[in-house]
This record gives sequence, structure tokens and C-alpha cells, in this order.
Amino acid sequence: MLDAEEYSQVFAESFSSINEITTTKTKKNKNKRRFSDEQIRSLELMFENESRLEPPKKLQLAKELGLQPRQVAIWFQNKRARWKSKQLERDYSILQANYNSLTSQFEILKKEKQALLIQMQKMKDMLQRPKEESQHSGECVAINSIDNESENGETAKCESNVQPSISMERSEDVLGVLSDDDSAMKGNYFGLEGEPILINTIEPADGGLTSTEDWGNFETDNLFQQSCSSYLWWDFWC
DNA sequence: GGCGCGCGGCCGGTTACATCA
DNA sequence: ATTGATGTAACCGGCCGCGCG
Repeated sequence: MLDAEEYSQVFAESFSSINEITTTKTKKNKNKRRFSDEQIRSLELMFENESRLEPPKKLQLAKELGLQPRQVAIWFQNKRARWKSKQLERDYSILQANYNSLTSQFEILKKEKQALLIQMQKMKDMLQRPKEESQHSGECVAINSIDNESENGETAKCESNVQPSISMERSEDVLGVLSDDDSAMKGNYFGLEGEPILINTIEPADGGLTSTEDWGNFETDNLFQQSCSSYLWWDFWC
């Protein structure tokens, strides 16, 4: 804090050197004069080394620059505030870039998911067709035989109530999960579920997960491998 | 050891002024 | 010459840590 003696010293100096004072007035006695370029350079240089000044250094710097210690202290306070404000802007830009990157990645994933759903539907139809034909003709369907053999250890009999291991009911469950709202999937893929881990997902805008280059190398096989270990609805593929 | 008190420093916000387009 | 925007030195009030009695 500025004591009375220091205050009086500041004002005495300010009012005595009229040529350096642009204006002197106001009820708050604000006597502003901008620091010289040389003073600013020295202050900036010191700030780069340490954003907080030890009292002895503050006194020394003030003496060297012909300023009051109080002025140096205030300059550092203001500088820290300005730096913090700038830093916030930088952080915001990075976050925004990462968000945009994640959004585009998610859109790609969504399209891929749609393509997979269509593919799955086609396969489902392919499975359904032979079953219907067998019901009409009374013949066994090869796929049913294979499945029953693998489960029961013996050749399956041609019974209409025998269900394939890949049941349509289950497939529909799978589809049900898949066609559920995107937010669940989004959360699982991007770690948005539960406690926010925003900081952990942040990557530099020029690299890491968020880079389009990496995304270009993204392989769905890896996705399936990862998913198989944690998502039951991918059992179908495993 | 816990407490109140004064002091000094910092911070967020604000004011008043300088500068520039 | 005037004016609005921007930058900044200085200030204010509140908070916190520290030393001391």
C-alpha cells in the first residue's frame, strides 16, 4: 500500500514537473502522463522474466526508470490484468477451433453410422429372405444349420421354431440402440457423458485427434475393435 | 495454540485521460 | 474541429496472507 509519505512524494513530483504533465485536475487528482517508450521497454522486459516483482527489484527498477515504486507496482498489476484478458481470448479461440473440429468429426461419424445402418438393413433383408423361402418350401436354410451346429454341437433339425443365433429380434434391438438419439453415441465417443472432461479432450488446434489429417486416417475397423470390448450391441460384429 | 488487529499486496472493476482514425 | 473508439495510468474496495502482541 501507498503510505502518506509516498503519496505526498508522488504528488509533489507530479505537480512540480509541469512540463511532463499533460493535464492536472479532477477530484481524484489523476495526473496522467504516459510512460516513455524506453520505460515501457524495460517494464515489458522485466515482465517477460517475471510477472510479479519482488519488492527489492521493484525499488531498483523504479529507481532505474525514474518512476515511483507505486507506479511500477500499478504498471505490473495492470499488465497482469491485460495479459490475463489476452490469454482468455487466446484460450477461447483454441476452444472454439477444437469445438468446430469435433463438430465436423461428429457429423462424419453420423454419416458413417447411417451408412452402416443401411448396410445392416440390407443384410437383415438378405437373412430374412431365405427364411421365408424355407418356410414355403419346407427346406432347411443353410445358415440356420450352421448356427445350430455351432451352438448345439450337432446338426440342426428342420424345425420351424428353431431360431437362428442371429435373431431378428436381437438385430432389431441393435437397430434400436443404433437409431437412438445421437447424443448417447456422441457422449460415448467424445467422453461427454457424466462428469465433463472438456480439458482432457482439448487438443492443440494444429494436431492430435482434432486434426483433419488424423481424421483422414481414421479407420472404422479400429472403431469396431474398440467398440466390441465395451458395447454389447456390437456383439453382432465381433 | 487460538484470537484479533494492522499492514501490505493482489485482483477485478472503474475512472479519467491521451491518442488516433 | 469534432467525435467515438481504444489504450492505459491510476484509483477503489474487497480479500488474503503474514507477523505481532
